[in-house]
Amino acid sequence: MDCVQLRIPPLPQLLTVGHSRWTVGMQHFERIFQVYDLLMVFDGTLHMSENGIPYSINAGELLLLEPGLSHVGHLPCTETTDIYWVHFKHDAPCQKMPVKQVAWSTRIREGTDYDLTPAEQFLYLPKYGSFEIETLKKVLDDMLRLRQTLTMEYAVDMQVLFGRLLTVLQSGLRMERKGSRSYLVANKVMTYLRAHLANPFHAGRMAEELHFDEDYSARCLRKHTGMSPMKYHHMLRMEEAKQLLIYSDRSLREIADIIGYTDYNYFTRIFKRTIGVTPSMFRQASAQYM
DNA sequence: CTATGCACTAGTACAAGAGC
DNA sequence: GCTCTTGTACTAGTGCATAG
Repeated sequence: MDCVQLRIPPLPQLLTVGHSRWTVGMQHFERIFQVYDLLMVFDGTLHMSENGIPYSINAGELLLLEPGLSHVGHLPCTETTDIYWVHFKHDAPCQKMPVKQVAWSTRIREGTDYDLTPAEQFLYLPKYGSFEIETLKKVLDDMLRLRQTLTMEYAVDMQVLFGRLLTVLQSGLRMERKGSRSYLVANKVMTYLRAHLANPFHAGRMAEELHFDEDYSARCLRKHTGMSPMKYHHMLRMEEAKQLLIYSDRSLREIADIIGYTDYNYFTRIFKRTIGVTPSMFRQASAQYM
């Protein structure tokens, strides 16, 4: 896997973050962009070319488009495609290199009272490849939420979140270096569970569709998330439920139904066990901060 | 890495009741 | 009457040990 090396400080500057669902037939227009455009796909497949090199970005994969190059969607989407993007600016020139050449253990010289400029440091971001869905999604959603009500008071918070995003992406590169097969299997399980959020969880069916033994895939997921597939499935549903409780006025019964619980009594029980408070208490508490 | 067997835990459905 | 919580019993899924 290749990565992009950026000289820091200063850190890249965030321009904007966004999220959209592309429908079948949509295709990116041609352009030469003067800033970095990080595309992350959570569902479906996005087809993008950079200077004539075609990339098919599947669910759980990202592509970092570099400034000054020609970008175009060389094929239309063939299924509904869930995309997040982040535009950022970085004035220092970048260098592309294989991840295995990154000297992760190189010590950075400590600063002294006599230094007027910081020691040479670098940030590494993946060019194209898979990412850790859960962690990245959480940071991106936090950024989007904050963007909706961004004031000077929270400007620094947004920069901190962007820094967190860069950290997660770089951590992913170190994971990639390990070439962990179990990580790839776990990622497939996470993608599957997210895509089947509203459906009842059935380990056998999942194993059949992913072509892995159900016990093996569960082990891989547990290794990287600490959760069994069913727990992970509940966790995803609870995250969705939290959003609906905060940002909608739907009843618990409706919310339970939307996220796939036929028995809303059961939903409230799971919610309390996972989050620590009942759904109604959570909604009341959230309302105080809105 | 993958498969199997078994004990146990967690998921699920139904019912009842509390609070507004 | 509606919304939400809690009790209970049955079932399916999970964790763990073991082996190929």
